[in-house]
Amino acid sequence: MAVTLKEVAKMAGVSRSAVSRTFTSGASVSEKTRKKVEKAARELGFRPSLIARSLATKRTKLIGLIANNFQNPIFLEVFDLYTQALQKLGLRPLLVNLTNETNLDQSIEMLRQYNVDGVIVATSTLPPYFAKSLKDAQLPVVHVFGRAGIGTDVHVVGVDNFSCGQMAAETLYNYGYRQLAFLGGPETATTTQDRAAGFVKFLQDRGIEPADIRYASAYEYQAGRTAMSELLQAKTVEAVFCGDDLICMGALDEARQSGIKVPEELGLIGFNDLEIAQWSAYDLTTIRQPTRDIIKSSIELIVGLVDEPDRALEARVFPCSVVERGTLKARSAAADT
Amino acid sequence: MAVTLKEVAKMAGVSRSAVSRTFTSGASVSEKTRKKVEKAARELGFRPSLIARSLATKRTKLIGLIANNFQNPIFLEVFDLYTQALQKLGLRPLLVNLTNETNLDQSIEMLRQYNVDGVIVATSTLPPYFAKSLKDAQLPVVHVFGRAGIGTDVHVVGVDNFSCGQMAAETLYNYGYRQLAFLGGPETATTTQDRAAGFVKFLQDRGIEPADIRYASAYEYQAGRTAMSELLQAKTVEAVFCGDDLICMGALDEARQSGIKVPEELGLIGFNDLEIAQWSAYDLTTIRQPTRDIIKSSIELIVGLVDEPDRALEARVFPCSVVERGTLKARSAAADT
DNA sequence: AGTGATTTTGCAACCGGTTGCAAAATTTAT
DNA sequence: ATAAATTTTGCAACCGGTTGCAAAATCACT
Repeated sequence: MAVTLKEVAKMAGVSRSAVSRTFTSGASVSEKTRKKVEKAARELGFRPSLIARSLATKRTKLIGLIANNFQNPIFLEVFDLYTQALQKLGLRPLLVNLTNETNLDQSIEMLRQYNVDGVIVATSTLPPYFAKSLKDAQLPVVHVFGRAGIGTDVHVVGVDNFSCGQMAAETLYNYGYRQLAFLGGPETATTTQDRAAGFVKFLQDRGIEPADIRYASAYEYQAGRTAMSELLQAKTVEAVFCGDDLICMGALDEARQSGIKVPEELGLIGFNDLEIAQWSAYDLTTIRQPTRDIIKSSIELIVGLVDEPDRALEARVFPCSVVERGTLKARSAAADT
Repeated sequence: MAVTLKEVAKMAGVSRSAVSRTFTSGASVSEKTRKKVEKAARELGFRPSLIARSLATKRTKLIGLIANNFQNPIFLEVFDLYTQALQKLGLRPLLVNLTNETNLDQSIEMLRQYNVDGVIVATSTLPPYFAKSLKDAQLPVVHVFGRAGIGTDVHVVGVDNFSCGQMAAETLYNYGYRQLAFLGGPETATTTQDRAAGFVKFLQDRGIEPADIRYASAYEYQAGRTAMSELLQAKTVEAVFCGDDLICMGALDEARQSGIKVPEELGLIGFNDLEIAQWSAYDLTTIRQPTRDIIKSSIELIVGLVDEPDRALEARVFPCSVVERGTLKARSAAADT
């Protein structure tokens, strides 16, 4: 069916090894045989089988890409960046959907069976069992968008969510808001916990108690709406830091439908800077993480780990920034410093 | 490193074939040896290498999943459904990003080298060159969301975009709108062409000339805004059929910012029923395609094709439906029939 | 127990590449 | 021209499974 080494070798009048060598970078072949082989290969339409090569070299050029959130558009961007960047390096992403925990074992099994060279986990929280299994399988792992901290046993590339929380609080504070609430994603997510902690810390350092700390059931629009609705009934606040833009948009729509004007009567700041955030219907002030840089770095890291699995554990932390748009407004009673 | 057949065989005191057979469904092994082998395998933590198996069986269980649009959230849903459904069948998606045409050849190369069992192309338009290359490589191909029609040489699963265009026109017509415009995606996309044609046909059958036919430069929000802005300057229309929800949301925001009230002064109908379409800031009336069914069917088809590559060419067409929300309003001068 | 039919088993070749090693060919130095 | 050093080449084993085939084992039946 497909053209193999042997046929090319026969046609070029050389040994199989010679053919193999012309297609392996760094192998020694004379210019003369290389030419012959390339000619034969071209005429026969030969392409070396990656499967066979993988078997022999024990490298598959496959990178497992694990995600468990297919609701948030940010992941579409993530997939876009990963596929493109990996492609450029001659690598391929093997996409694993970890939405149902039921297939967790099955997924790990698969990753091992396919002999992926490395695994990139793009979930806000890394299930410990998952981490352990990958460790046991001796697979290089990079947790992207994860929590960098002590006690972790995988490499992490992401942002410091604690600082992000502080940054959000600081932004609101500088605008003059004083009655502040945090409206995060699920409380179990370490990202949420860290953002909340940073947010609270900043305020308490200034002697302010947060007016409300609340968690949406998911990083989703509807969850944001529901949580916001509850928040509005329970407390009166001047501004809310939402742990994700989707939640923030839900909160914004909920506020609007309750007749609350944003930013006149309520300030909102989101997280992630989704593309939608800049749509004029929302025009969200938000905190953005440098997704592109994070992903680029995570790929460099995983590629490095493939060749050097025992590298020292590393946490690569990138800075976030505030994107100012239309959901915050300076308070008349603004105080500075 | 990893545990292999040989070691399990040794431990269980049987031949390698016996071990292989216990892990191959449909092979004949006695209950006794199966037990022995399974015990040994369990103790050693053996998992058969899919790479080696692929080499021998010439089946990789890898399905190429080709996409070229990582801007539209609909594809996140598509990826979600595909990964889950494929996983359930023990298959894996190998995601290929065809955004830059530059790497088209490279991508095909990859698909062939990885020996994917089949390819699912999820792009609105199938580049002919791409189709031909896959054909040449003898790879089973299913074009999902593609155009079902004569002259195609690949299997297609999707909707009848011509009917969808008619359906959109009919919906607007029944609401009493008479000055109608079409605002599609790029004119080169066959989906756009078909929707436009259906739209125009319905109107002309009733003696109505469409007020405007216009194409956004991409299936994106900003493109929608820009195109809508131009449309508003050029014509006065009562309602617009947008070839995609993203475009429709751009159009809606553009109209609003121009001080035009929707639906009071302008009717809008979109396409795709993105999750965002139901957000209260948009509340789009739109046409939805049964994505879930389409994807399910496309997987069944590709799986069938793997075993039976010469199946008769098939087009599976699913019906669309109108999702009524808030961007259309019955005209006072409504005429029926 | 003996015969034939059926199932289970191991051997060995194969899938399509890679690679260490020694022989052959080429280059360089004398 | 010859010897030494260097490069290129082919052989053969290997990566970790599968599978056709014939021998061995088991089963069914007189």
